[in-house]
Amino acid sequence: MRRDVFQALADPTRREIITLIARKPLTPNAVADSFDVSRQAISKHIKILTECGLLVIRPQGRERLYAVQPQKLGEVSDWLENFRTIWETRFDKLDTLLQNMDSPSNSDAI
Amino acid sequence: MRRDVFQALADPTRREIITLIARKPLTPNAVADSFDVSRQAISKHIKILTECGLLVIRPQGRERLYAVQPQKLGEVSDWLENFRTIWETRFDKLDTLLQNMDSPSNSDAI
DNA sequence: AATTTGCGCAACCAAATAGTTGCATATATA
DNA sequence: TATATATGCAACTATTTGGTTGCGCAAATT
Repeated sequence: MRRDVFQALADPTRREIITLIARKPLTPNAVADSFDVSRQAISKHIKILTECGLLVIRPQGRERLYAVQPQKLGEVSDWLENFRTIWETRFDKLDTLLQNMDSPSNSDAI
Repeated sequence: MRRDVFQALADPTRREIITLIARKPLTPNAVADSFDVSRQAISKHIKILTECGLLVIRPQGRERLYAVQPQKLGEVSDWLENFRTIWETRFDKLDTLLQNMDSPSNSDAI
């Protein structure tokens, strides 16, 4: 069972859950109220998000409050960071490359 | 068939392909050389990456050169940006929240 | 012209995913 | 104590995914 942040964020419902909980910690029932699927379906999503560390749980009486662990999103951010240079400072070069790619001398110029 | 950037990045092989191609545009065969799976499996991944705009293609004779479209990663970056404030400036508050979550007055303080 | 090479497409398969319903358990409340 | 509520777990299902093999076609090479 793959359980990493990227895979967890692949599902749009889970991304919405994160957005929702980021505003304020919520119980599974409270989260489920915002969606059309069953409470159990939401619970499954919450479980996945918790397993990969994007949510943390704090039992409170019979309720369970879930909160986002925003630092965990840093893993994605870090990965993206590797490409930031390319897309911010070299994408003009890439354009050039794409336009001239038929001249082999440019093919490995990036 | 869901075809968005988040879903495309969910697969670790696809993330590796992006890293690889980011260095320098490559043909499917060249990419496949770096992996243990079949050329067709890689071609499928490349297709998915292309369909969601993370790769662009430039036919060159009988070869097909694929290059990353790094701007497309901006979509992920933009989404993350919504949480950056939380995880950079408020994660100390979150810690406090998590530690004191049993006192209801703090539950919605984030 | 015949052959080789690069690559996409189709069909198929096992495993994972996202959903469902039903049940068990723990905490609150009457 | 009995009941209601919150939530997790298990079993089941349809769909999607990631992989395979085989085929066909277009471009290069002989």
